[in-house]
Amino acid sequence: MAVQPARRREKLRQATLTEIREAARRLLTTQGPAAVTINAVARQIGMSGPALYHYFASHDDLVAAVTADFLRELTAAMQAARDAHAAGSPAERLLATCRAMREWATAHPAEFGWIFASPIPTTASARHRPDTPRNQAGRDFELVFLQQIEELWASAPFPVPAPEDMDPSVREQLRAYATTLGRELPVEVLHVAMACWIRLYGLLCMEVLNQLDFVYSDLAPIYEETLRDLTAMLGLDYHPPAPA
Amino acid sequence: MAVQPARRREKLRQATLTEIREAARRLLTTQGPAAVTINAVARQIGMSGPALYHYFASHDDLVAAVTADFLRELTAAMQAARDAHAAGSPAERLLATCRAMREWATAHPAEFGWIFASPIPTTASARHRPDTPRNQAGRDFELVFLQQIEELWASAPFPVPAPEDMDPSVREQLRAYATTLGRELPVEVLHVAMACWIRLYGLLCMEVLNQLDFVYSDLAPIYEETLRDLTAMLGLDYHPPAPA
DNA sequence: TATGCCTCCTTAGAGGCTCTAGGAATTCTA
DNA sequence: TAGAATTCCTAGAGCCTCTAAGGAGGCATA
Repeated sequence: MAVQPARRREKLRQATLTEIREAARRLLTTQGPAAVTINAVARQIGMSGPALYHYFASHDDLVAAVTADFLRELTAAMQAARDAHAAGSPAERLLATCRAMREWATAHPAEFGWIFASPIPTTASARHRPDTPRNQAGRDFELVFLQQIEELWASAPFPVPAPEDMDPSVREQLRAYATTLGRELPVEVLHVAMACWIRLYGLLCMEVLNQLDFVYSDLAPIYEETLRDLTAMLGLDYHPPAPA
Repeated sequence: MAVQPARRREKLRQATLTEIREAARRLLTTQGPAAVTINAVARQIGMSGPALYHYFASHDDLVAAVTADFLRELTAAMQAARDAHAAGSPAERLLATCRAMREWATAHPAEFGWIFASPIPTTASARHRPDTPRNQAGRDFELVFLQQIEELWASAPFPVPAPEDMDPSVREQLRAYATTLGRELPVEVLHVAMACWIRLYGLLCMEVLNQLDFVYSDLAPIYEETLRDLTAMLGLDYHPPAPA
C-alpha cells in the first residue's frame, strides 16, 4: 500500500479544514462577526495565526468558505423539507420548503446575516472567477425555490401576464436569466416566480436583519400571511403549518 | 461682547464636526465601508488620529453619527417630494414619496447600505439609552410613510381586514406599536400599512444590497409594479412617474 | 538505508487599526 | 494677567492581517 500514507495526510488536512470552519462558526455565533479573525480562529484550535494561511489564502477566503457552508446547509434544510413531502401535493411541498427556509434562518440568525452580508463578489472580480464555491452554493439555493415553481407550472399552470403586457426591459432581463439557467422557462412564468421570491425572501431578510423589530417581535404570522398570498398567486390551496 | 468668544469656539467645533462627517462619507463612497477608520478620517482632515476622540467617543459613535446624517437626508428627500406635490392628489403625493425613497437609495447605495447595516442597537443597550439621534432619525424616517397612510385613511378609507379576522398575536403587536406612536391608528389600518411598507422597503433593500442582481440589472420597472400593487391595495389610482 | 523534498507549523516583524495617557499650546474667563 | 478649559500632539499598548525565514517531521527514491 503505497498510496495509503498520502491519503492519510489528505485526510488530516480535511479534518483541520473542517475544524477551522467549525471554530469560525462558533466564534460567529457566540461573539459576533467581528470576532471571526484569523488569529482568534487559530487560538481556538491551538495554532499560531500564520499557520492558518496554509489552509486559507486570506481572511476573506475563510469568510467565503464559511459562508458557502451556511448556504449549503440552508439549501439542504429546504431540500430535506421538500423531500419529506414527496408524497404530498405540490402546494404542501412548496409550503414546507418555504417554511424550512424561515426556520433555518431564524434558528441561525448570525449565519443568515453573514450570507446576506456577503453577496456575489463585486462585479469586476466576478468576471475573472465566476465559479467560486460561494457562487455555486448561491445558485443551488435559488434553484430549490425556482425548480418547484417550474414543476408547479408544468403540472398545473397558474395565471401569468401576457408577455406583451410585460415591461420590455423586464422581459429582456428575464430572458437573459432564463438562458443562463439553461432552462426552458417562459419569461412570464419566471416573472411570477421572481415576484413570489422577492416577497418571501425580502420579508425574511427584513425579519432576520432586524429591520422590522420597531413594530413586530414575532413575524411567524406575517410570514404565514405572505405564504397565503403566494398560494393565491400560484393557484394553490393554502395548508396551515403542522402544529409544533 | 463677552459671549462672542465662547460662541466663536463653539462655531469652530461645529465646523470641525461637519468636516469629520464629510470626510467619513467621502471615504465611504470612494473606498468602501472598511476605509472609514478613525485614522483615515483624521488623515483626510489633516489631524492626528487620537485628536478625533475629542469629537467622537469611539469609532462606533462616529459611524452612528454619520448613519443618522444619512437617515435624515433620506427622510428629507422623501418629505421634499411629498411637499412638492402638496397640491396633487393623495395618490400622487404617496407615489412621489415612495419614488423619492428609491431615487435616494439608488443614488447613494453605500449610504443606504450603511443605514441598513446599522439597525437599532442591540436590544440590551437600547433599553438604557432609547433616544440616540440614530433612533430618532429612524423613527422620523418611518413616519414619513406612515403619516401619509394615516392621512389617506382619514380622507378615503381603503379596505382593511376585520380586526377579529386578524391573527391575535399580530393584533397585539400592532396595538403595542400604535401606543408607542401615540397615534389613534386602528390596528387593521396599521396592518395594511405595514404590509405595504414591507413590500416596498423589502424590495428596495434587496435591490440596493445586491440580492437580486443574479437576475435583474434594472429594478425600476419592478419597483413601479410594486407601487401599482400598493395603489390597488390602498384604493388609489396609479400615476406613472414623470418622464425624466 | 540514507538523502532530499514537501508539508506543517513555528517565531519575527512590518504596517495597519482602536483607544488611553500625558504633555504642550492655545484660548477663554475672571 | 493668572488660572481653567479646550484642542491638539506624540508615545505606546494591544489588537489585527499577512509575509518571510526556518525547523521538525513524514514520504519517496537512489
